[in-house]
Amino acid sequence: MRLYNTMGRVKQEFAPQHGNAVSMYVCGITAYDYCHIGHARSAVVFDVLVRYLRFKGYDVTFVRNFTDVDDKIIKRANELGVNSQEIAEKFIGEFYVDMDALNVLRADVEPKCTEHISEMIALTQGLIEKDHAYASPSGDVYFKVRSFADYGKLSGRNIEDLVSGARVEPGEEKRDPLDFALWKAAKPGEPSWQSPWGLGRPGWHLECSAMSEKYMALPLDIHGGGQDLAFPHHENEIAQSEAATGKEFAKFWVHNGFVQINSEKMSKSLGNFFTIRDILAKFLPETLRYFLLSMHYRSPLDFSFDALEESEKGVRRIYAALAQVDAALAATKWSKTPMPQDILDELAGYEQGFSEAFEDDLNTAAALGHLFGMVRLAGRVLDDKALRKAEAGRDLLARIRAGLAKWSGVLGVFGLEPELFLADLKACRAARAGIDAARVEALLSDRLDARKNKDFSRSDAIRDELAALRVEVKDTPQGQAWDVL
RNA sequence: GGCGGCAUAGCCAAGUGGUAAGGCAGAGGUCUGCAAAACCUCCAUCCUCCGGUUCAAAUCCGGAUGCCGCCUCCA
Repeated sequence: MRLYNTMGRVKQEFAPQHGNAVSMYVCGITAYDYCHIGHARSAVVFDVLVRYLRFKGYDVTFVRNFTDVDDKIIKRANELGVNSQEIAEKFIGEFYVDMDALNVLRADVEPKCTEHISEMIALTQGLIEKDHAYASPSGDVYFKVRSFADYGKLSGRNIEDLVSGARVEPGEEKRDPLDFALWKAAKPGEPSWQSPWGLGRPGWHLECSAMSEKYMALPLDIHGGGQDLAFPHHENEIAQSEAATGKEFAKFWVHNGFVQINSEKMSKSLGNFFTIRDILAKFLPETLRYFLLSMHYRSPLDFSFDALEESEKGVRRIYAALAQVDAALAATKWSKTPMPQDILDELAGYEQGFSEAFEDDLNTAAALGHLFGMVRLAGRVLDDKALRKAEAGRDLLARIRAGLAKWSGVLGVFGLEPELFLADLKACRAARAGIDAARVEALLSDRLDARKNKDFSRSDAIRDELAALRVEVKDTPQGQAWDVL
């Protein structure tokens, strides 16, 4: 497959360095709060990438870390009057709740910063020995940015560009404003570990270098994360790892685009902030996952509840079609009507298009377009009285169904039992609309009586009444059904 | 100020040289007591603007305008 590599900013053919094995590291969360929709996007994007690589037959080792000691965690812990480890553990637990809901698979290794302190100390010592780092009088250790000639190669910046933006915070003892902390001397009340430089804790950038190298050989095949991590986090990881080992750090750098609100970055300070839970309180997890996959992973994605409703309609349409396909496939008698070649050709085109979209930089948006083509085709066969009852029609529907089953394992959506999903969706939408199901059932019962008596004006009046409640009645061969308008 | 990205129909969106996927909304039709769902048909001669390269550009180059991100914690 072709993957966009931030290093060099080009799409390149992806191939593992060693046979079938793929090593992939993605920067995980800092566990100090509930995950927001941006975390959801990153998690889903890399989840689909891992699933797709495995689908292609690669033996993927996927490592995703947890940052469980950090300024923000300590701050939160102090606010709540508990220790930082409790905060981290709580929000790691909440992370799993959200990720399980979104059908994001666990990584193979999920290392925590606090469990790899000795590795980080060793890495820091190595950097000091190679004169890429130095300890300050009070026990901080800083990386000498100017000692690493390639600094800036990922983000496309040169040292001089960075000088104006660099600053030294009060209390820091940098020899050069560009330098960044590998190790921070302990302040009173902070979690700390013994080190050659006294009590302290690791800097954020250091963890990923130490933990990725522990679990996988360098260079990594793929290193991923959100776009904002490219600088300085990933740039610093490169500097640390390459300066320490002399090896290239990663072959492919993959960065997902941001979630925005009204074309602006979502952030707490702007107050335009949605957690995964805010959304799952109103929408099903598959709706959110589908929404996240309906745009290319590198594009900025504008979130709104209106856009989510649109995605919900798309998901519903696919599942509704699957439910109809399943119902048709339950038949037992089949005729010999042949399938027109053009339908077969069209399906083959969608199948191929779907695969090609994934091959081209994980283009899930384009792939979903082909999926709708397949669903339309299924509808065409189902609508054709002869084809619907023909062996050829059955075979075609079964082929579409099997294809979807296969791909749902990669997308992580459309894998549920259609009728169950549709029932959940209906309940979800009814709850959102504040519909009183008991009252609806009573009205439907009255309407059924009216219809039995061919009192269509009464029947239609009840339908209007239901419509006012945002309920839409459908008369199906199986009787009345309703949905949220 | 430095670095980078984006600009496609009413809305969302795919598309990096060969003549505009898909979704939502909308219009007409089939079906229906009427509807709904489903299916069929229609819905951008054109891709922010101005130049240029080419037989050929939404796609490449130059410029303009607008929006956004990073440079500070951040998915």
